[in-house]
Amino acid sequence: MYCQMYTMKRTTLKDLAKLLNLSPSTISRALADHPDISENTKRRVQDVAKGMNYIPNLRAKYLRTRHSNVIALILPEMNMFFMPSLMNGINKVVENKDYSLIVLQSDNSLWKEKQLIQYCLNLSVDGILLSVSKETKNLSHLSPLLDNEVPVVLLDRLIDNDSFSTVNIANQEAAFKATNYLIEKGHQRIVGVFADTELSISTERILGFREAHAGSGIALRKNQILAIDNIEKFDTLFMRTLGKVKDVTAFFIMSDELMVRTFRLLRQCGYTIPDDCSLIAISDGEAPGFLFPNITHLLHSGYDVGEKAAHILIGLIKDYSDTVIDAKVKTALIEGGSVQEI
Amino acid sequence: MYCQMYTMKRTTLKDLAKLLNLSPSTISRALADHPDISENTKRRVQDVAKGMNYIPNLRAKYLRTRHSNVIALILPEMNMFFMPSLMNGINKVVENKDYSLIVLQSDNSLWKEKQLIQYCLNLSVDGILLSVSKETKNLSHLSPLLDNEVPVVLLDRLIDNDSFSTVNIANQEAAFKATNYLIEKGHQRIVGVFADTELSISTERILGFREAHAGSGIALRKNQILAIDNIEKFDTLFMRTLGKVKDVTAFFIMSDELMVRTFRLLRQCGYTIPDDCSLIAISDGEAPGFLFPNITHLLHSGYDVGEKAAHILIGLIKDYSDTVIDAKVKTALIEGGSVQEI
DNA sequence: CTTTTTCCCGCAATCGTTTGTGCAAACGTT
DNA sequence: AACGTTTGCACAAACGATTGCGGGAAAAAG
Repeated sequence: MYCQMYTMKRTTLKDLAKLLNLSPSTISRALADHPDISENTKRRVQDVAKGMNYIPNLRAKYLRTRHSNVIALILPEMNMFFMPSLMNGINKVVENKDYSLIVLQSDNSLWKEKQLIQYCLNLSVDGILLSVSKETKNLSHLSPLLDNEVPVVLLDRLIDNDSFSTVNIANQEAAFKATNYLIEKGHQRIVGVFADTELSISTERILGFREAHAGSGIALRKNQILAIDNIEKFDTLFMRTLGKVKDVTAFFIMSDELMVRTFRLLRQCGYTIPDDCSLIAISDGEAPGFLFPNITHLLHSGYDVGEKAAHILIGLIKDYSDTVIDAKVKTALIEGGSVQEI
Repeated sequence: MYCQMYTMKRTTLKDLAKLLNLSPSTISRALADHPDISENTKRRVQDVAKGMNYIPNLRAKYLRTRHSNVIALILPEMNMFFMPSLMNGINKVVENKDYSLIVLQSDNSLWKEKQLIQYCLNLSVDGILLSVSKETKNLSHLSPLLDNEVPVVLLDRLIDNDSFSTVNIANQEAAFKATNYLIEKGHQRIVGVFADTELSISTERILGFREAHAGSGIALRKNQILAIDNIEKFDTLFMRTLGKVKDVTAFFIMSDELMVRTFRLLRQCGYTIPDDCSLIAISDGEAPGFLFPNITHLLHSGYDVGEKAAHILIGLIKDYSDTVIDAKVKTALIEGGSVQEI
């Protein structure tokens, strides 16, 4: 409990001060290029600092200046299709603003999400990027963050609210456009493949799917909406739907993860795409290129989401204000070869 | 430059001390359950702490105790196939040891890798997990870490050395086993698809590929080894090889990224797998399941690599010693339907 | 009742920085 | 020569915790 780890002593400001017969404050200012210090001593100090291999201790600095320059990213899970590009986007802005990013996983547990938020407070991170867990139904557990004025931006998996800024895509619109695209190509019987309806991204996309049908006056039968609450059950659930719905000519798929699985299963059943049935998806853009034919999709750039969210967050950090921003990143239709006109 | 951000004042130990008419030291000990403090005051202190919503400042604590409880992960890039599972593995051990992970990207630039290492020193991270950049040919830039006694574990993309611990798979052996598997199934003309030969993982796997051929007395023609130095050129390079090498019956593919591309291109060219040609890969295990037929592969668990590396690193941190450990994680052959006996 | 021990707690230094203020010397101005 | 102004640096107090040491009072021992 009270163990003391061995750590080497590095050279500090004080060491340099002693060596140069100057005060620590002078050293500090010299290194920071403060106008109060003569060019002459600045040079001397900088030379000695280099010679002694001086390493400024950022943590001490940040303690003094009362910020940490770290922002936390809390993720419900490590999805291979979305998270890498999301992190790329975040990292790009974070690094050139001299922040660093710590990555935390809630494993889709609300309890753990709370723990992590507490942990962030302890670490005094300057801001939090949060994609909520599947279990998270409201944002009451974020009130400590509000109290302590640590800025939060919700992204991707989020809950609508008016206290926190958010970044995501226009889910409903994307689903609407995708579905409409199929309808315009003459498809009348479309199966929509969705993730767990606990997720708002699922329900919103379902809404868009429905809306497109309603708008075109096409009736939607019960089994045309397939919600996969657990990815393990994908094959079973998908096959059951396939058995129940007749005359399916196309699939709308709400995510990459579901897309690759759908594609695989259809191929396994002997379907040829797009001859036997058409496919359209909402995708981060990588996976559609791995398949043949390339999957037509609405590009949902994780990179852009991350970039945007990080930007907003850092803005909130720099000048703390109560303005909440709700940003939507555009989706673009990328045509592949997976949709056939009929 | 000398701006001062606004940050709210949180309740500190001193505040509690004042409130309770006790000294800060007593508060500190009470909260830490120190035996010197009576049960009575401990309760009082803890109650007030809770009531005042006291948030201990870990950074101040770590400044005093001279460690940071953060470890850095430096990655050359954010590969969607490997990094998520790697990070999962790392996170699992890191979080239950109460460390946090900051993720840094070198973008395959040696210069940036150096910068990041310097940055890690400034942040005084307790340890570093490093997967080196493509440009990194030796480990001389790590000597500051040696000097400052910050433990490092190299993983996945690494350079053999005797100063730093390493974790990766038995690359050569994995390639050997995979190739041998094909040979045993009767394949005589196999094309090996590799990444940039700047990477040691590529050259090692090429070695295994060669070894298997040599061991079976099968001559290897020039174009049977395809090295893709830039993923953008995949299609071009692959097609060229396909044109030059005749009688190819199987492909050995060294990574997921190349696997999906190979699969796609073969399908595009009208090949049916495994009827027209067989495929075997080294893979993290996710992607093979997305394809039909499932790709037979040597499972290279990024999760295990991450877990192992994190374990070793934290071991090194806890009791700093000069022991270097070189761990290899096992690969296992997972049979899919992509290899046909001929 | 005195001495020793035990039990609790406070004092003050410390971690490595930053920064407001003070102050001497050098300079420039009538 | 007397008086402001700069210039260039030092002092010391923070930031929010931990921890070795010391000491007073109560309890135990003699």
